Amino acid sequence: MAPNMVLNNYISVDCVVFGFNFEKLNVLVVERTLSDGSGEIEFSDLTLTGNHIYEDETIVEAADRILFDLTGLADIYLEQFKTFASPDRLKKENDRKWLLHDGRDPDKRIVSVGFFALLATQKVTIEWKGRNVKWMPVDEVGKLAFDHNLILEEALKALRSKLLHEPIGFELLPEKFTLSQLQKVYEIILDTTFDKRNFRKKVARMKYLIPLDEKQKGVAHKPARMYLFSREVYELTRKEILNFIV
Amino acid sequence: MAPNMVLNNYISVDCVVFGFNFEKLNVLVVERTLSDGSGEIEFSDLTLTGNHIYEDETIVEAADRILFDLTGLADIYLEQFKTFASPDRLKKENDRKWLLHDGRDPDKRIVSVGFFALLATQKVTIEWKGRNVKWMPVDEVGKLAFDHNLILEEALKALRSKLLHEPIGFELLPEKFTLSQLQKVYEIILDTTFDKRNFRKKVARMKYLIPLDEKQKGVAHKPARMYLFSREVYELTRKEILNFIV
DNA sequence: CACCTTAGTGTATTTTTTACACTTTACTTG
DNA sequence: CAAGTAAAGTGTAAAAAATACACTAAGGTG
Repeated sequence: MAPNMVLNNYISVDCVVFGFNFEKLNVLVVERTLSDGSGEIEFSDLTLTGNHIYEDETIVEAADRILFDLTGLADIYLEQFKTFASPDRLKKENDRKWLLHDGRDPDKRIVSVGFFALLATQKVTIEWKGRNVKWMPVDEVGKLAFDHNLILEEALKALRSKLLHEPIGFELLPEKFTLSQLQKVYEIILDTTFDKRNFRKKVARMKYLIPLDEKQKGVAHKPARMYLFSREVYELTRKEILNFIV
Repeated sequence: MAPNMVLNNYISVDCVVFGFNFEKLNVLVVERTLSDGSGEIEFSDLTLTGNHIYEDETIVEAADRILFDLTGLADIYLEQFKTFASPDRLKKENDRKWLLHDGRDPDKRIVSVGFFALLATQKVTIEWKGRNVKWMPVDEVGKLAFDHNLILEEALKALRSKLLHEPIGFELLPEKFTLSQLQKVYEIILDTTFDKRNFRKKVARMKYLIPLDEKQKGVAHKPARMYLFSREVYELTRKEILNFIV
């Protein structure tokens, strides 16, 4: 056995939970606070949400469990995007103080399998199970603990790439949504704008976006038509689009 | 600490090395043989090529090292595509007999970070370092050890998806290549055919495919013009193509 | 030098992309 | 209840890209 082989590793799953609120792309963060016993808060920081994989679980099961613990939701779009492990993942700056409290040995490596989840922010009841969880716009997230800024950055790259190549925008919206809402998803995440008429022409060709006989309610202007994504139609009509064949 | 938290894990990197020989897509496999001491071979099977991550390495460094050990090559296209870990990854069928010889505890989980590499088969001098390594056409690979058939399947999916959306086909060819060779890469991997004239019209638009004043040699027919991929031009002119904006 | 094999090329049609501005609808406010 | 306001919804012309399709050119081989 090689002398410098790594035998003891913590395997964890980190979930980058993206939520759209019709305005901005948000991410779920957990605030950790550490008291010194007198009731004073000694440290406080923000992390993405992760946990270890249990012995009898697959990676996907762990990711589903973590997402459920965090949001109370199942059947959420969830995708493995990248795995992270640097020898110094746990040795940075002021992270050590946490590790002692977590009972984790800071000299061991944590390998983290990154997932991203997509949902409409409104689906999550914050304070689920009393966890100190909150939505933050991704462009306002400051320093996160560990290497979680890196993980968030990579999750964003993966999300953008996926959004460009597969129809997943509606995963960030309620089940029924308007075309303007959908357009906004693309505009915000890809940091661009689209012409409304051209966007709608494109939608018209995507047969899996089904217009409903139902209108938006409670808005102070002409109410928009609601749409639905049909997975059945999508699976039937999907064909790979070869853009970059060279 | 949760009682069923997994603390001891082996983290390994598995490389699916794809090679194109102008005919078929191949994959590098390693033959393992186990003798009973009398010189007779007791077991023999095929695996993809993996190894553990050392303490002072990042994941990418480990992947580069594994690829170099296997092929003697550096600077090869290499991409992390998926991470695998099932509780029963090591407990299948007749795999246990191997584990005892490897000094690995079969009750521990191996988490495997999957990479795929792309190169022209001719670049690899087989029998590098005397390892029992060989190219096999991917459509002729039979049963592999562990869950390596699954890993190969997923690598193929990732390769196809990447090929559809980014210009990487030439990574499977020598530095200088002809357009017919490039077309063949796409046809074989995507299991389709393209019209030659339309394919070339598309190439003409991809400014990063540079025609050379150099012709194919040693062929019994009209020699083709050689082309080169220019990363510089690609980076300058690249723009995301929004296919699936909905 | 005839033949074999692959390289290389053009055009017409359809589809998709792009650029661009006004009318409609429902609610709100005075 | 009329006017205002805010976003919804719609068409067209021009350019670019995709598709379908068949012959000539070049070099090596026997």
